[in-house]
Amino acid sequence: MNRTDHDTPATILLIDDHPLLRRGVAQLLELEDDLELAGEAGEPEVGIRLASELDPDMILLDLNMPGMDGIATLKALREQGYAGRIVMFTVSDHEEDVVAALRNGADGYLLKDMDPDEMVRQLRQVALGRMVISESLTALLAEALRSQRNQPAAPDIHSLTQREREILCELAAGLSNKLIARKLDITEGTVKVHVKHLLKKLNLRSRVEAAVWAVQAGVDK
Amino acid sequence: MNRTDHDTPATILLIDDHPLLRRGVAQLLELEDDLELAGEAGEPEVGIRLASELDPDMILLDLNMPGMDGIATLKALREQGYAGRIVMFTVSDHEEDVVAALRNGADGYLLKDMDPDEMVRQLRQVALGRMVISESLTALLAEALRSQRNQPAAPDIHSLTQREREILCELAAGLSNKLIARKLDITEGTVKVHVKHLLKKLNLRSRVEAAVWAVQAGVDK
DNA sequence: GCATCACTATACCCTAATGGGTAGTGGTTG
DNA sequence: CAACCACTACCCATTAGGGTATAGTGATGC
Repeated sequence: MNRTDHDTPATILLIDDHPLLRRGVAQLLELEDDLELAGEAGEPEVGIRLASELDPDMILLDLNMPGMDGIATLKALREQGYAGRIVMFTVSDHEEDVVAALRNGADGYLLKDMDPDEMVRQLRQVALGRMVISESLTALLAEALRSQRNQPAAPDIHSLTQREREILCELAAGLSNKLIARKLDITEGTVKVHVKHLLKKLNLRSRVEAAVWAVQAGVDK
Repeated sequence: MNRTDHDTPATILLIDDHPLLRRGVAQLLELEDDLELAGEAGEPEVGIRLASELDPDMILLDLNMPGMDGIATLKALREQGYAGRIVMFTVSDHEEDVVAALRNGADGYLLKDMDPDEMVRQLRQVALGRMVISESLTALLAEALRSQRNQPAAPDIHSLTQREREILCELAAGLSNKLIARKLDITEGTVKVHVKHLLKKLNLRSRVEAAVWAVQAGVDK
């Protein structure tokens, strides 16, 4: 499986919903002998399929995509048995995103605003099996590790089920249990159960805290 | 000033902090005879300088940039006397961003995830003096215009007394009446009264709505 | 095939928190 | 003095949150 030797270039699969950015990356990689763009995908689902078909050495994965988000895609890829390098490639420098990516088996986290030459350099490092993280994120990461000690249960969207996320969204819109129930066409009691569960999972003590957290974390998607 | 005739291509200045995306756009425009990339800038300040130096027919302007943000750059360009077309080019489909851009004199609002061919088509429309907006945003825009009419009583912090604002801040932090009372050293009953009053003044129906509104309006300062 | 687990949904019970109403006190200010 | 604000008190109906229990479904594992 070691394709990072001298004569064969490292194959790369790019999963990103921005066609223009894909062009930019494609053009960048064309100039490099040792890096080869093996495939592109504009949707996570297509990317996951291509990953098993092409079995690339590494995958560049956008974090912010419509529908299935980057973390979910990352999980799906690993669950599918993909063992190559996965590098998150995104604009988000939010601590939660970085931490969530690394926790879920990402081998790198590069920001889209980085210099192309620097990016090529970083991708070579990845091909060699090293972990890469955009320089501007290292401080943030250190912070995350520090706070990890003091806060063993950091709220994380990804610990919630789909239904719980739905409830959280409505809750963050200011709706009461009764209104949420009516909107989702379930009983109020059921809504209460979901609220109870998500509060426990997020380690919060009231719907107000949950709403505030959701709004600040941008869980309105 | 009319450079949109048949023989001379429309000149474009691209202001975006993502080098890779700039490459993608550059490559895309190279293929078109009637569109010419006159210059690129990775920072808003450089872009503003280039705008006056090159006086391009249109400017593609990223909304999310470090330091000076896109709206501020847009304002600066107009204040500087730039009279060409300015098209916001961004990933953000937030209503406020779109509205703010258009209010401040943008001639278009395109999303970065659009199809390259579609993008070229749109840019040609801009060169012809038309206003372009990504299709997926039209519904959102209609919504914005509608809500503008139907909300004669927009919640306003300034109708609140100092004390009520204090209470609102604590409420927006997720605190219960009891905790707010303890923190401000007053009885829970008093807190209830203040909450009651501020809900009435803001025309909201629950503390959750108030908390969400406060967070979104940035009343934590 | 069967056991198990996670998720969703429902029901019932109970306590605490919330929102609204009325009413009163003391202080400040126009 | 009247108007407003901050504060307190009491009552009442609704809402919210937690506990326990039951049940159907779909996915996973042996």
